[in-house]
Amino acid sequence: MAATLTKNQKLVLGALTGSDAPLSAYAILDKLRSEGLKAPLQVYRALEKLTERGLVHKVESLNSFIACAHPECHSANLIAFAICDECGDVSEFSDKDIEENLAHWWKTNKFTPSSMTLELRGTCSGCA
Amino acid sequence: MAATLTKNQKLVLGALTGSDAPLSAYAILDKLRSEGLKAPLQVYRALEKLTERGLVHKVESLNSFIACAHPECHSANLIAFAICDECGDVSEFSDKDIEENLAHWWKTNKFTPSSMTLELRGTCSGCA
DNA sequence: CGACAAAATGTTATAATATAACGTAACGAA
DNA sequence: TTCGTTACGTTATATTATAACATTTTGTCG
Repeated sequence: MAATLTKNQKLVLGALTGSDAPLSAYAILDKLRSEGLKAPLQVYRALEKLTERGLVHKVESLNSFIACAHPECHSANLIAFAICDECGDVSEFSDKDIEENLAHWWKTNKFTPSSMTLELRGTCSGCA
Repeated sequence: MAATLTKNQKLVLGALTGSDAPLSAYAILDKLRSEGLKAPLQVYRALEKLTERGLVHKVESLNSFIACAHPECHSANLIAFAICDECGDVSEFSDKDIEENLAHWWKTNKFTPSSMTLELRGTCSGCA
């Protein structure tokens, strides 16, 4: 049940953890060719499992992937990203108020969310 | 200045307006082959301009595009989508409280957003 | 009007992202 | 052990998006 990670999953997670910026699946593959990975599917399959477990998030607006910044704490329902288009930095955050606002919306609209994505594109403080 | 739409822009916007579900760029292209469009770039270029003007939104998690549901009212900073994975229905909404909470976040974190994306994937009331 | 700058277009080629389909191997539970 | 499930490997292909370059249209301003 604790479900230890498989070899490919460990490799992919390691590649993401070792990167400060999000990586595309193909960038991950390139990093892992030396470890024996050869095909995109090996990466995509690992990403799928890692994402299910909340260890990795997909950054939709970049078509790339990032290790969860808070793997110990899976309490947040909504993971948000602020993406700096200048330096490429991505900071992950969550906000209880926004979660509540959103919960209010989907309750009144009888929508049952399975996943939620919130992404800000812009300029970070360091690049302003 | 009023910047009337060009022929291709009108065609692409028309294709999106005439669809209840979001369309991929290639789906738009297929709809418009009879109008003389032949290449993806013709569609992507029109989409770019339409998106800049807020007449069209990209649904990042679907890699597809949808006509703005409130073209008359561009007051909302944050356009949100609730996407039903069963029936494909996409409803656009905006929420002042979420906008305010988000504004609070990026002000305190000195982040300057140029665009924001909020997407819920799940099951709509009709499909529950 | 005429000339130039800017924007939009047309076209071909190619890059980048993602999945289908098939067979094999590893693993856990009955 | 046997069977069902999950992961793996591999090849091929589908889908999404842009590069590069030539041409045409459009708007502005002298």
